[in-house]
Amino acid sequence: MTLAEAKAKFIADWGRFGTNWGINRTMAQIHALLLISPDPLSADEVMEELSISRGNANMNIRELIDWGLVHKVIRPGERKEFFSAEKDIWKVARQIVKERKKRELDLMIPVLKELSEVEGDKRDKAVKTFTETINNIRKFSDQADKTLDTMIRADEHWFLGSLVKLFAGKRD
Amino acid sequence: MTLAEAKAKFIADWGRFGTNWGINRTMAQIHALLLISPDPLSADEVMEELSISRGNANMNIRELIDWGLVHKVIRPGERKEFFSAEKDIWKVARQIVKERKKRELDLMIPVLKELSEVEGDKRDKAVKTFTETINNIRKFSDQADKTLDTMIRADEHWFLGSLVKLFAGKRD
DNA sequence: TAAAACTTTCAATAAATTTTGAAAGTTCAG
DNA sequence: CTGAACTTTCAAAATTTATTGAAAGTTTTA
Repeated sequence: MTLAEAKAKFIADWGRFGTNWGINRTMAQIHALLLISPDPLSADEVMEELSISRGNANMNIRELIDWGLVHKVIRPGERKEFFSAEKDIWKVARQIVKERKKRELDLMIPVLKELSEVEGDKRDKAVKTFTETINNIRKFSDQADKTLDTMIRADEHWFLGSLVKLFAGKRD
Repeated sequence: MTLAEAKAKFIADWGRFGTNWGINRTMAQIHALLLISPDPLSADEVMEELSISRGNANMNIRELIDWGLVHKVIRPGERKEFFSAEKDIWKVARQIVKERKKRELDLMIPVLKELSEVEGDKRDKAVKTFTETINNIRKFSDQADKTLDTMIRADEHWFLGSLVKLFAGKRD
């Protein structure tokens, strides 16, 4: 496989993969392109490489910046903005966990608290099942909240080292 | 908040939440409904409660069964099929991790291997960046593969116990 | 200040996904 | 068997989401 073929395949596959993760295809493709690009690219280069419009490129690059996966690079003496992706995959993963937690779990936790305070007779089977289910989900979410916070703070070495050893040890 | 209000809110919120996870709104709503339902429900009851068509109910219930989150309940002497959701949230989470791993990571790993074998001169900066990025993603994926396998096998007690203690200890 | 170089916005359009519902398929009691 | 009770399928329609591109906005240079 030549580099050109491999690049095209990686961009296509990363794009398809991204759609499973609440990230749209184009956003994931731009991310893929920047990940394998040795130098920062301009919006025009991204448009050209992926055959997408200016507006589309602009919006999705902005969203990648919001997610903390891409940053602007200003070159002295150039008007144009360039963009570059974080190449350290552990940092990328941690950043994604962090953002998704913020956008999903952190919003869900207060809702679950509210739902757990439903009024009604506990002897009513429907009430009982409802509150039990919500409380189980709450316990799970609170645990996930703590675990993810710690994971977000963890450095790569620790994550690769201790956690894996722990899992490996427990497997037997 | 009355039970009826709380049920409606939970179903709506769980549905919205699900769309972030590659699960469609209706599938997540049916799951929510069955989670809080004390008894198994028939397809007609699901249709009625969520105001959806027979075809829609049938397809999404089938998909929930594929995901291992819902199972059929046959009642002696009744033609109709009933459906019931796994209520243990830890089992639900493990099942989701297992299925997503199968549908995503397990498909990606061989693709990455293929991409890492790109031909070209390693002194070429474009080739170098490409192979380095792919190899970093491979390392990450291989690690995730092992970690997730162990997590899938882990029982709730262990997960709640040791892992959390470990994370808590490392936080300082 | 003017205008060139560039970025952002957003209404219209296109594409992708989901839903419907009627027809076809299946199962089972009589 | 036969038909009633139920489930499944799938093409067409509705809905949701993504994309375009031209106009508006911004910044810089001269």
